[in-house]
Amino acid sequence: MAVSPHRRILVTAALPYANGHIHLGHLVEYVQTDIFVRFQRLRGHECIYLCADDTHGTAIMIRARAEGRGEREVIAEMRAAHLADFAGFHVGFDHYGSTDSAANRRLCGEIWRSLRDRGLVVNREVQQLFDPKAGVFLADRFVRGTCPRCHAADQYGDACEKCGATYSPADLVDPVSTLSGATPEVRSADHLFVQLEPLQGFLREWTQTSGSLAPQVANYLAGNFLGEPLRDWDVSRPAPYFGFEIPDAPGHFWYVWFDAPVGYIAATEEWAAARGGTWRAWWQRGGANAPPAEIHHFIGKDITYFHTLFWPAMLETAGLTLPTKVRIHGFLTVNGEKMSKARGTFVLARTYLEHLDPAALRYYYAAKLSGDIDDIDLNLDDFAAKVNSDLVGKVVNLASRTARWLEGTGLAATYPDDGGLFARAAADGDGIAAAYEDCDFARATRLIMAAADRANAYVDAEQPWKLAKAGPDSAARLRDVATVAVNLFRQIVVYLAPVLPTLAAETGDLVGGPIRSWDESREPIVGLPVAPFKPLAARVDPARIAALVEAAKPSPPVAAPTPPAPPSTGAAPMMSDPAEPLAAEPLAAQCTIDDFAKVDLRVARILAAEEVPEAKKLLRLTVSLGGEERRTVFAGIKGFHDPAALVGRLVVVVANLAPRQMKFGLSEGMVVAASGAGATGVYLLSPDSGALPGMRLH
RNA sequence: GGGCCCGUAGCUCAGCGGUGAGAGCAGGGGACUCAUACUCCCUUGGUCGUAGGUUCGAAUCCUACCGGGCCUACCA
Repeated sequence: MAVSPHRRILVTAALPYANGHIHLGHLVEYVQTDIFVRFQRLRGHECIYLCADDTHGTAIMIRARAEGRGEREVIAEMRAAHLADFAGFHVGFDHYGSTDSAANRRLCGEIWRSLRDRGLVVNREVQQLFDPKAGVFLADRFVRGTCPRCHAADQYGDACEKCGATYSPADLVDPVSTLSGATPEVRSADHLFVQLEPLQGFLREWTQTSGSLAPQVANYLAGNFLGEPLRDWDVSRPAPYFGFEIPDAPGHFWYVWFDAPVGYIAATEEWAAARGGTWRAWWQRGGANAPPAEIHHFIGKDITYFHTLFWPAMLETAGLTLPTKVRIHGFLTVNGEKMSKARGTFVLARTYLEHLDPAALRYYYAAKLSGDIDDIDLNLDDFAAKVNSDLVGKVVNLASRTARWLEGTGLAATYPDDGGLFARAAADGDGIAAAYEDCDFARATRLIMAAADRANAYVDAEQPWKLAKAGPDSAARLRDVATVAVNLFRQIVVYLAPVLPTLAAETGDLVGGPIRSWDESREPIVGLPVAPFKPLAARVDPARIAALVEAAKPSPPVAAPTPPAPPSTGAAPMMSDPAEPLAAEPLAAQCTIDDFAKVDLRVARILAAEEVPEAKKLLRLTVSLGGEERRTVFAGIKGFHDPAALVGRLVVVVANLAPRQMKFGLSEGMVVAASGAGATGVYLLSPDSGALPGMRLH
């Protein structure tokens, strides 16, 4: 059967946020999308794969401020890191843009104008907490305080985790901005909203009948949003905000979720412009585009809402092409649980690449992805077993055990009788292709492995090693058997090429040249030379996985620094305790447990320590509170501690102390140390062995 | 609080109304020795989360509950 008619397919993966590094969870989507794209190209279709960094919003602004540099410096650095990570996993975008681009600003303006023209934009006052010190409006999660109902301390601005009460951040007792430590105040701000209710009819029609969404997603939307009037969508944020100022509304910026999806189009424009084309060839509805472009968005289930309601509403209003498919995947768990930094299962792409082969993870993900919304599990034992058994034991082994008999002679001139094995697998090609098309890569790999099983059974039955020993009389027969085996192997690699591009390339080097078309699975190759066999896939060594997990842990327990030796090494340190320890600094007034609870003491790990040359007493420390939480803290311990010796050790910090501008920079906390009692030293506190960064002192 | 998804052999999963519940891996037994201790043959193993219900018939549909994951909680 011939490949279906030529298609033009534009594929996007969700834009990763420029506030964090790529991890194994992200990679599910980028690998899934990459496989789909490579499959389409192998089938002879025109398929472009676009993505970009999502750069705007409060989080980036806050981060840049904390690091004392500009937002564009922050996002440039993260972009480089993202690109390196994707390249490492053979994720091959045709273009990787940025939402912070001229193209995106212009396109946001175009879509915005169409929303204005349709009369969908309205202004409305919004009451919001404002941080007077940081000078920004605060989302609820940036406010913490004491629950007004049960008085649990340190609760988020919208609900209490202890008693379940929900409230407005303004109701909190002692509200505190997590950005600056300042007390927020309620302020009123003008926001711009897009009315969605006028598009309710369109959205119902599109979500329920277009075929773009899986039935369960359509049902979810119908049951949760489309039954009642759609609320207006708040699409602006008041200055200061890192993003694009709205042209006809000075002082207002597009909310990050407005300009992010437009980034898909902006990436198209940049890609097309570099080739003398235009984005309209892909996004313009109708027109002279032939055939019309398909738009496939791959996203995680967490952002379903934006891609199935807001985004189609924007496209519809602007008269642009609606998504052909919104393909939604679940989340990644590791060993059956949510990824955990403490367990070493929150693994960054870069960390993985330092330990293991990206092809192994691509294969494992492919074997797990079924195209539906379920979460997938990366079971590390299963990962090693599956990759080693399938890829190495079954597939590569086919070539490994037979190719060398063809090194001198090359493939037989005509394809021998193989009992119908090649034809059988060729016939399976349609089913395998259908599975790829549905993003049911798990089914595809199952079908492919079945072919590999049949091929190995063939080799076993023919016993070519006996033919090799039987002498010249059996040479022709040996060559035939090896020709069959190598053909079956290459056929399997054609099917796996979307998943394993490097294996495909190396197989091409071994025999037959580069694999360029799915149709190469339909006809055996004959009469061609066979290169000396080289290993095509590495086994996954469980020890490497263990090393990876260990490297991913924020603080390997075995490497936890031991507490520094006490100043007195006497056999009976008790005897040297000062007689009047409290004389120099009498006890402070009594306080309540609630008073104590206001001070958030955390275990932190010192990541970097350096002298501040101009300062008499200060060291500049960078500490980690676990995960991505980093703080710069100036500590008055210079002269008592060698900076180099501090790196890696655990200390206690006051984590919610209001940041303080010091002569040498902003200090975002305080490292707790003991001093006084008539002695001169300053002594850092260390938790017992096993404590982890981020633990709170209670 | 609301909602979504999942719960099938030790592990990872398929099957999603109809002949006696399947695959791969792991385990057990044999064979082979070409191959990255690899492959081939045979084989052990399941109250299909629990309890009800619908049906001639349910792992498959419905309800409740239990367990796991996730999204939300008036910026949805």
